[in-house]
Amino acid sequence: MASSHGKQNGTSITDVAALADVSIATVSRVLSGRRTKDDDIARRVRKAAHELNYSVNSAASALRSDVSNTIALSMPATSTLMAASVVTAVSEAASTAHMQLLLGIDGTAAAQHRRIKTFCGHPTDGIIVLPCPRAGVSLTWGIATDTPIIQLLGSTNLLRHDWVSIDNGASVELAVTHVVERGAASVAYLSDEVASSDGAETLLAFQSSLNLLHVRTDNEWITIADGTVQRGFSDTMRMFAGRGADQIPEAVICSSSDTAIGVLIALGQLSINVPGQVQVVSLQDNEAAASSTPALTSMRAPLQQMAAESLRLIANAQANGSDTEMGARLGRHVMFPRLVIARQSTRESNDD
Amino acid sequence: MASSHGKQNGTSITDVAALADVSIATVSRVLSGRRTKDDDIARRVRKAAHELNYSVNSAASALRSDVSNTIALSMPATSTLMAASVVTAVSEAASTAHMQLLLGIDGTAAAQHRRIKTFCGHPTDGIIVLPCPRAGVSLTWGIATDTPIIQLLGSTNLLRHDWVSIDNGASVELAVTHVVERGAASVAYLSDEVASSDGAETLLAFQSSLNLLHVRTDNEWITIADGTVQRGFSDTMRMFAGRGADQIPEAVICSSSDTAIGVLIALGQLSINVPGQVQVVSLQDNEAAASSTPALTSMRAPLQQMAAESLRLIANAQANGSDTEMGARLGRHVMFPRLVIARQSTRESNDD
DNA sequence: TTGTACGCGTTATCAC
DNA sequence: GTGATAACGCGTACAA
Repeated sequence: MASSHGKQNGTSITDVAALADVSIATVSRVLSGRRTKDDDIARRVRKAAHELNYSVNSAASALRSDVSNTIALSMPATSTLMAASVVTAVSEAASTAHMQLLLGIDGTAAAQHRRIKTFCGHPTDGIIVLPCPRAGVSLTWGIATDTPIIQLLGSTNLLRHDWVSIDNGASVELAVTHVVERGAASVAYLSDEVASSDGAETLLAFQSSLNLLHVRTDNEWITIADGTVQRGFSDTMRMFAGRGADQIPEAVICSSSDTAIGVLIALGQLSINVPGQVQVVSLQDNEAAASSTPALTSMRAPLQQMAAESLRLIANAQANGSDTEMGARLGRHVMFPRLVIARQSTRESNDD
Repeated sequence: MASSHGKQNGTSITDVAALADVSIATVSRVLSGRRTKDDDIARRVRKAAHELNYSVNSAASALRSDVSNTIALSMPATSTLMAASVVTAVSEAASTAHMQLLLGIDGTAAAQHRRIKTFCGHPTDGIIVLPCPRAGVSLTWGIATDTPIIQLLGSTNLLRHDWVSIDNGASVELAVTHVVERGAASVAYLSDEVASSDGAETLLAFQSSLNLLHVRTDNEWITIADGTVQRGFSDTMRMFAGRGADQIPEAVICSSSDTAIGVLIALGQLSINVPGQVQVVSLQDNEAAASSTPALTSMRAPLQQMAAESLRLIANAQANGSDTEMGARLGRHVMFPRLVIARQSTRESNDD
């Protein structure tokens, strides 16, 4: 019978206590680190635990202590690399904090809503939510729980929850500054989808950065289309073929790294040197960007930091108790600019 | 005190029982679906549970019943899209089976070994392991547990565990058959990294498929290099520029979709029609493949099926009890060929 | 410092 | 079919 449905490793704290010849309380204290002394008793306990291949039953632990050392992550089913990086970053942050990670991926806002509700039924210290593209503020409505909920990324504010996101404006300003510091006096921008508020925000910030830094651009140098390699290739051919040095931009910023790779190939065909004559920057980083020729200078969201910040906010919410007043408190909003990963498609800095 | 560390939603089964005026046993039976009748009692219970926003405490449930409805997934920190798709597929399969998913991402075999050990301490119905690239068979040694462990993908067999993986040979044979059925009499193959056993297996299967189908190839048409766009571009230029129709292959198979996109761009430059004069297939599918011009015919691992199969094997292992004899049993090996996603870079089938 | 005993919320068992 | 009660494994207040 024991073997028919026995999960776990049959051994329990009682077995360890018996083998080490101490009480279960002592075992509990030693293994949870609440007994700091490293004397004979502690060693005996650890030895017994090791010999029996014992590990605490987290279900019992969570039930008893109301602390599960588990966080949950709810996110949409995007096939982009960004999503994969988020999972990795959150997983690493959880590991660092000695926490387990519960993951739920859902395609629709309704499914995500149900998911979050389910997470609340589990012994979870906090929930990180990456809202579906079209999810509105109602995503977490009607969910009454003491479990802290943190919004990570997403373009619409869930309100009432703390929110960790990317500063798109500051990011593109950093990109422009990067190429200007390296000698560019004119810049082109190949954007994909301005439909989303993120895209529009980025385009706006691009233009205001140019004003601020007194950099030249041209209506023909700002194009909006899909983010493919071929689009970068054809836009570049149109923009650069058969033009003099004063008729072409000295830098190209692309919102997609595929587009930027198309730009590189086209410039190669036109025998225009990168980064000597034209610098290229991608606002998105991935494996292809790192392995292109020349390797693409790209921007990357500091996801490790953002994941760690999310966990910090969760821990904070736990410590402060549920709410100060009546839950009317609005969430904090922490924004991180993207980092510049300098590679070979932009010049050496003058400051070096 | 209750509010200072209270996880969960304060309400428990007792509250529901009181409000519905039944015993806690009945509540448990109704909500777990073990009481099929849908009479007044059942409705009262469900209504009370809904009003109190009650959801079962899974920690208590797991503790008592030894069934946690939770599976764990351990995988390496690859930044490839494939990894992201695996996570999505396993997550979906888990949702379908009404299971929670515990995720652990680790960069080294040692870390992954520790991770699996940790998972065993949790109330988990099964563990799916996607071994690190360089992990050997020792990955799960010294881990004594009743929890079923299933290997998913990976190139070295963990032995003793059931293994769900991709049939590389059958996959490339399907790719060759696909273009041959559509009229190609000669095929080129642009491979990346033959270092891995997967790559070598694929190359071998490519060559034997050609023999089998009496298709022509050429030493110069089989190249091995990185998987970048530019490599596809330059290889194609070298292979096609200035040659007659009988000196070029009628189909190109690429192991990377980036390489295939480079091939498309180069053929476009050379005014060679795709798929009219040359068909192109990528053994790897992603967003870029779908949005290129023409859209790339690609192959995709049937990850949904593979994830579902993994869950089935876990359920099976549970039902059969731990082991038949002494754990000396070797795991089953289930292989799935990749699916062909027919798009515009190959012709219409003659059979249609 | 160590051990005893209780209780966390749920499901399984048994009597009705 | 329903209800009372024991038990799951652990953490901790309290007694020693």
